[in-house]
Formats: sequence, structure tokens, C-alpha cells
Amino acid sequence: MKHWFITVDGSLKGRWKKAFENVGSSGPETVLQSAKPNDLVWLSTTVKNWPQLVPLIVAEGAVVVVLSYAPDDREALKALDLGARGYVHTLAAPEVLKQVALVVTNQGVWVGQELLAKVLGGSFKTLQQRNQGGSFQNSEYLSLLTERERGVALAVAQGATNKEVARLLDITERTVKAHLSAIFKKLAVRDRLQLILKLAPVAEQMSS
Amino acid sequence: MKHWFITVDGSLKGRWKKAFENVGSSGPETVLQSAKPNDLVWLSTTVKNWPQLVPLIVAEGAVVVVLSYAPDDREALKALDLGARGYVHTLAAPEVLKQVALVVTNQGVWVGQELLAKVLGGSFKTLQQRNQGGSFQNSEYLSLLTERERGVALAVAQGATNKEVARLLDITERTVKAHLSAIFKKLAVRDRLQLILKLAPVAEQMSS
DNA sequence: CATTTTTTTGTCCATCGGTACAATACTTTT
DNA sequence: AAAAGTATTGTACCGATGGACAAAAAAATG
Repeated sequence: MKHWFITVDGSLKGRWKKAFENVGSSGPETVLQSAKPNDLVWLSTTVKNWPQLVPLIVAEGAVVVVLSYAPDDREALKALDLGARGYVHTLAAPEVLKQVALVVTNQGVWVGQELLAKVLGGSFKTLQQRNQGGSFQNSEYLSLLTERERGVALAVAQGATNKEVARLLDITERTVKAHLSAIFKKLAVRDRLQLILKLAPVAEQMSS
Repeated sequence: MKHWFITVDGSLKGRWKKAFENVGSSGPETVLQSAKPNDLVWLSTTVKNWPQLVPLIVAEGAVVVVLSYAPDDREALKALDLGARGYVHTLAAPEVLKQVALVVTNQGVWVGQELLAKVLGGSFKTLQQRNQGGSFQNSEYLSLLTERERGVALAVAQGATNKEVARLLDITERTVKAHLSAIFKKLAVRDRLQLILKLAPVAEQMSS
């Protein structure tokens, strides 16, 4: 596994050499071509088009951690949403960087503790309120379905594939299709896309 | 370091033995007495009083990961809020379990990327709405796209098929696919289903 | 116990969706 | 003028999707 380092300020490379062995610093183009799956790419927000770069690098199979001199909630969210697995201060200590690398290369997600604490402290209530708020407009649709069908419908409304639903409910893919056919008929929709749109508000509340 | 495993369904123990060496399955009381600092306790939500157990186990110095058959935002936040360091599907593959263990025992938090992004987005939206007008969150996604891509994305967000989009924009189906591939890459989604979910609020605004 | 509903699974097949290779023409930027 | 980005279309391939026939076991209802 190799570390890549994209920034406009080469002076930072020294910090990374202290923390890691295989450090390859260079421009975005080089990294995009050279980065292999499971490599770790550290991308600075001082690079102007970093939002475009993240999905591209992720598409190569590499893991992306976004670096910022001025950590910001909005920016962190954006980074994670685009596929980054971490968001950390550019000048974080080498020990921290090692920790981040360990976590993100193992499918984990790294965000600052302040952000996490803020989220845990603040959003729990708002999520709950949301869930109680509007979950009745669509219950009329869901009430048309059987217990099992409801489970399938909600899973599909999250964007899950038949295979994923099958794994989740521990049934065969064929059975998922059977339930789906029944659901389509009952709710008078032609496919899973229309189903999502019909249940969209519900899906937004649940999500997983 | 030892793994502890609390559930009401003993049939799952086999899964854990595949993933880990030192597995100690048993009742809550035994674990509470036997668990040592830095041990890892896997706690299933099928245990009726799991919310009460989490703080108690954490107080012993052990790391807690909560297992759920039906992952859910509220439940995940509740678990983390009570002191759990991870929240994962009960039937996750052994490799995943190993990674979860690695992350949480290294001061990391495991919640899954999509969930985290969604949670952050949820709390963030409410914070932002005070300062700014409405949902610029999605126009921000759309601003990453070109003019033509935006048109395709919005059409697909209505649930249109490729053929329908082609008719609508008077281009071939092949071209629609080309634009879609670009869209998927830029917005870091795997297919049109996830795209719909990402642009759902926008679609809602348009149809209303 | 008989009937109905629900849940489950099977094979076959046509269509859709998405990617992997392309290539060409037009526009914008440098 | 050269380079880069955008829009367009082509063929081929493969996995996902949904319907058309099924059938059978389990659960609920009478």
C-alpha cells in the first residue's frame, strides 16, 4: 500500500515522510494514473478542483482523505459525500495521521471528534422530530402491503438492489422479485424507480 | 484482547468463531463481570435491555459494538450516544467484522459511510436553514455537472428510463448513457437509484 | 379441519442499465 | 494554433430487472 499526497504546497511533504514510508507526492494527473486500489491519497483543499478529483480517485479504487487548513463542517460533509473516507486538519500530528490511515484503510470513516460530538449532540433530536413529523402521508401506501412486502419496499426505497435486499432479509433473490411484483401491482407503479419516488419521503426519514 | 458476544440467539456464534479466535459468548451478567479493559464486546439489539447495558460495559473499560438486524439511523445514534464505538449489521461478513474490530480498538468509530454522511447532512441542513434560505445542498451537486448532464440528471430524477430521456432531449439512448456515466462518476453514486435519492429534494421541488 | 392469505423458491426469457473499449465534431481555454 | 473540455454516437458485453408460466409450505382465518 502506498501513500499519495496532492497539494500545491510541497513544503508539507516532510511531515508525511515522518509518518509514512512509501510517500509519493505529485500532481493530480500523476496520482490518478499511478494510484492503485487500496492506496491512500491525501488530498489538500488548497487544490482548486478537489471536489472533482475525489470521485475520480475513488473510482480508481483508492482511499481518499481530504486535508484542510481550516476544517469546516460543510466542507467535511461535502468531502464525505463525494466519497472521501476521512477529513482531517492539514497540520495534524504524525501520530494522528497514522491513526487516520489505519482507520480509513479498514473501511472506517474518520472525522474530527468535535464534528462527531456536534452531530451526536445536535442531530439526534432533529432526526427524531423528522421521523415523527411526516411519516403518515405514505403510510397509506405502506398499509396496502403485507408485512414482508413492506420490508422489501422500504429496502428498495433506500436504493438497494435485489441482491442486497435478499441478503438483508435472508431470502433468495427470486423471492425478492416475487414480493416486488406484488408491490408494483398493489401500488400501481411500473418499476422500482417509480416506487422510490412514491416512497421518497419515507426513505428520507429512515435511511441506513 | 478478548471478544465477547451477547445475544439471545446462540446460532450466530459460529459466524464469530470464523472471524475471531478468542470468542466468549454468554449472558450480560457474565460479560459485565469478566470483560476487561480493551476487550471488545459485541452486543445485539435483540437483547431487550441493550441500551442499559452499553454504559455499564463501557464503564468497565471495554469497547462496545452494537449489532442490529435492521440498521437504522436513530438506533445507531442512540448506540453511539450511549458510548458504543460501532454500529454494524448483525449479519455482516466475517471480513467486515475483523475490520470493525481493528478500527474500534484503535480509537476509531465505525458507523458506515453513507449513514454518517446522511446524518451529517441531516443535522447540517437544519443548522444551515437558519442562515440561508433553502436547499442549496442539491444545487451544489448539480453545479458539478455540465448543462447537458444536468438535464439528463433531472429527467432521471423523475424516474424516467433512458429511452424516455432520449426522446425528451432528442438524442440517442447511447448518448444518455454516456452522460449518465459521467454523472455517476462526478456525484460518486453507483447507479440511477442512488442518483434519485441524492437529488430527491430537487425532484420534489420541481413536481410541486 | 377447510379455506384463504402469505411467504417462499424454481426456470426461462426479453428488456434495461451500465461499462469498456472506442470515434468524431464542436466549443472553450491557454 | 494547440490543448482541453463538451456533446454526440457506435458496438459489444454482462449483470440487473421484471414478467411468465409455475409450485409448495407455512400461517392466519373461518
